[in-house]
Amino acid sequence: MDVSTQEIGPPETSLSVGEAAELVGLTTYTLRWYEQEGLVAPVGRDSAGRRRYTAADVEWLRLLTRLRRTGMPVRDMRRYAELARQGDRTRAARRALFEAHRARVLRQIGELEEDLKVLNYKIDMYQRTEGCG
Amino acid sequence: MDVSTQEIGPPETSLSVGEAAELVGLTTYTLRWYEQEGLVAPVGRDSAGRRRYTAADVEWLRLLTRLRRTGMPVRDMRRYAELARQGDRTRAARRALFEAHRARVLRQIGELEEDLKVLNYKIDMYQRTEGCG
DNA sequence: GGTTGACTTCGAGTGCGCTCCAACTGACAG
DNA sequence: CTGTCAGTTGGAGCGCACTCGAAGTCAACC
Repeated sequence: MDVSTQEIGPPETSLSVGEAAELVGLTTYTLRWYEQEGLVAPVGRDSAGRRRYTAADVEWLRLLTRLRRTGMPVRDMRRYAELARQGDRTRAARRALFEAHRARVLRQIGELEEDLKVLNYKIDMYQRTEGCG
Repeated sequence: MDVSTQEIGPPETSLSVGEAAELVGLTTYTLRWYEQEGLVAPVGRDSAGRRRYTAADVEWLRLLTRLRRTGMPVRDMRRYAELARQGDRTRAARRALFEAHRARVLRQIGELEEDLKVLNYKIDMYQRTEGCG
């Protein structure tokens, strides 16, 4: 499975805010808010001033949703977006940011697995002592 | 490792709110708030009206911190606490609650592992294209 | 040409989970 | 007797991440 790209239709296709929201699993409110907060560079507009999301925009949003879901604060996502907008000279910084975040995600998974053990233990106990109440 | 019990000192020992907070990794504010919110049954008091946390109280708090950390909303923790206070006749409900929560935690771990892949891919990409900027 | 519906902006509101403040009390050390 | 310190209460405030309402614009369809 290639995690880097995903077809979203024919080339030169662009999506409305509603379509993009649907596709990435965020609301239109959130999409506009992300733009306002600088998590997303200003999105292109059509002649009527309506947002048009390109495949690249959608890819970026997908990445953002992953960062959010793994617990990255919006503040850090903004920082990352700013770095990305500054181009190649910030590559090292962006890589460091990802590595730090990966470490946090790994720790998170480890914690969840620990907590899962306790959950399993509890459920097992409810099972073992069934009918004793 | 026995996840069900942990020594916290000689028998009949009880802890102040500050000591309990330190031990379970919450603040004194949060401990009082948990009590107020019904996540913890009213804690025993000394002659001066100060809270005294027993080993059982601390165990309960440890469980709560695990539930919180795995993303259980406070509302659901309260529900669980209420069930627990109602005694054995709610065993089935509590078990169901844990099983539902375990399913969520498993899904969570799965998602995190997916997201980790993307993170790894990105970091790898920053590595592969090093010096190309 | 009127209606529908998705879009626009701006600013206010919401829900969650704490977090803190003010005012006070009581135990203990010097 | 006088701090100092950890505790008490009730209620206010905060940070985060959205979420929504109001008022208006525009394109498309009947």
